[in-house]
Amino acid sequence: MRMSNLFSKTLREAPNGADCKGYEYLLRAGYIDQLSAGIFSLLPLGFRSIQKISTIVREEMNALGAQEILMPVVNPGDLWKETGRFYSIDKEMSRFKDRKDSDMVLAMTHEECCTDLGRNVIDSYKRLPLLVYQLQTKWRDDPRPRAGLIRVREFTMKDSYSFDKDQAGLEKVYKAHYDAYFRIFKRCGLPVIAVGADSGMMGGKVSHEYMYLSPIGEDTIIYCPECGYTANRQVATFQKDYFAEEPKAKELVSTPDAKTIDDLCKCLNIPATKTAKALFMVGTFINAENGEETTKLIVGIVRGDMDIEENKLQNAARANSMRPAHPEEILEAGMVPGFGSPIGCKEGTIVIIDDSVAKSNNLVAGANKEGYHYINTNYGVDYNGTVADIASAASGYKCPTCGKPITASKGVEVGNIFQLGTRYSEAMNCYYQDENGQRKPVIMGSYGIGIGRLLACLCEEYNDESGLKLPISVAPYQVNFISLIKDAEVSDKIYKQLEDAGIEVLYDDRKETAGVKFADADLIGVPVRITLGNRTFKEGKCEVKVRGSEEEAVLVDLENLVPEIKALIAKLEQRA
RNA sequence: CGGGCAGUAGCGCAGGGGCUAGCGCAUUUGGUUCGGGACCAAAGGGUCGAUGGUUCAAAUCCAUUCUGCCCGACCA
Repeated sequence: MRMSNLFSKTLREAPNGADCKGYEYLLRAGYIDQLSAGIFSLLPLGFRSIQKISTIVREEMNALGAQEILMPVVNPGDLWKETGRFYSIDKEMSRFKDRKDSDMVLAMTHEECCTDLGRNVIDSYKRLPLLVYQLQTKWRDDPRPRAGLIRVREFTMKDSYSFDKDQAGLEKVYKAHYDAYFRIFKRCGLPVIAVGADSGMMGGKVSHEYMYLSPIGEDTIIYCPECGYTANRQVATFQKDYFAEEPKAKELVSTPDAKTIDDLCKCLNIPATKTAKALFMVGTFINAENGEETTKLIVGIVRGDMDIEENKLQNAARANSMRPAHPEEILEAGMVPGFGSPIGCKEGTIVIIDDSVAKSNNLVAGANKEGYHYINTNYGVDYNGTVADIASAASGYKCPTCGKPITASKGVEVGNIFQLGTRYSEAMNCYYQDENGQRKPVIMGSYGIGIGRLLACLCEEYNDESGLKLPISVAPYQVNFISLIKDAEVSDKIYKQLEDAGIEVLYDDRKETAGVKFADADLIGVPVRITLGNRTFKEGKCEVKVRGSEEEAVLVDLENLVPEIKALIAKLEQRA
């Protein structure tokens, strides 16, 4: 590709709003262009990188025996009504009516569509297992896109769907994906860890997320350096200490102005472990049959030395969504913010008690009376509710498997795998007949990788003060050939030789000064840079340098250029 | 959906009731340079986000609205 003809240009300054390095360079180097919030065009350079990543993904998926298909972005609403997700998913899914006034949706994932395909094809156990995948556009109307390609509304996802006759089959294909994903990220050059995760709106039980650890990430990952336990904080567990003792009768005490646990501990001169704190949320519950919404107040209780993990609370309460409660709503349910507890709360309130509270005794809790708390409150005696783990894991807590201290760090989710089980096949009547003629729901799994997000993470991982330095496996070109000599015929000829040898060359044939060409080369970050300058050209040589490498440029005889470059490319490819 | 900031040339910004709306970079032309974002000279490029209002006069003041960004809520 001649740079004089490249459909993009480099920017000297970062466009306003480029908040992280990778994003800034993607814009400045001309890989991508923003059209609207969370909506981007891929320019030739960005598109080439995306194609490289896509090829790697396809190769690994094909190696699993997965068959590539393509499902539509526009789905009939009726399909999504079958699983209830037409109602249970909020504004994140965009809907419209077609000319016949039928509900239509923009698919934000393809379980429904793929299950429909499955039920058309699968009749007998003899047809199973099956595995299909696609690389397709997804639209998710995220309320807050940010950080360039990290969190967008329109994006390309590799999603695969497995159909099995039994759990053993699902586990096999799940494990195959688990390993294949590591190979994909490895080949792209992205360091990731797999963590146990919440299955969220997907349903199902087992799921893992692939996390790129980075401060720009929005997820918090808990891990144990000792035994390797990892989990998203949304589901991470830890060992809790309990303080069981002989229950005593509760007693009202005056605690003026003690609205926080800190205040309360100072006021009564007790440790936080002797207190129970409440979090008030309003949950929305959607009837999957007809889409009817009801709201209920949810009270989460955790011991004062911990925090509540809202995701765990929402799951325990079986709410579709949740928001903080307004003070009036809390008062309405018979509780007092700042001095709140489920003691004497109104019927119909959902009370979720963390096991740290249920298994400890004589805790101080709010009296639901301004300025007062009870001492010696006990679960089962003074109040009731559902006991669950709703505490948030934090740095320094004890690992659930080995007991050593865990740590927390930020990460970006670049892939996830779900064991869906029969959530979709049952709802959508995707059944098969087994060897005994029994009708059984197909066991499914779904597996996703965000392709654009993967590129964004790579750009975050591979950059320096002058620009990008992507691994050769995903860089848009292998070689950036910079000509500084007057004689265009000579450099054109070298360019042709390289191209003819099957090397992917970005040829800087522009009438620009050396400085501009070098700066742009650094910014775009093509791995191998060949410079043909007057000084070395007189000696029949050119200069070869690897982007981002500490090593000095080496001089290569022009006659040997093609084999030398091929060898260098092979070496760089090997390194990955 | 709450809180904050911003929309003026391709990009980054200045101007803040009054005359022809500026600057840097980018672009075009001519010349000089020619291995790390060159120099000189000339030139082109604007519905000042949109709508409505106040005024003799609006990029500037007021109202409404749209869009983008940041923080939160939310989210694979």
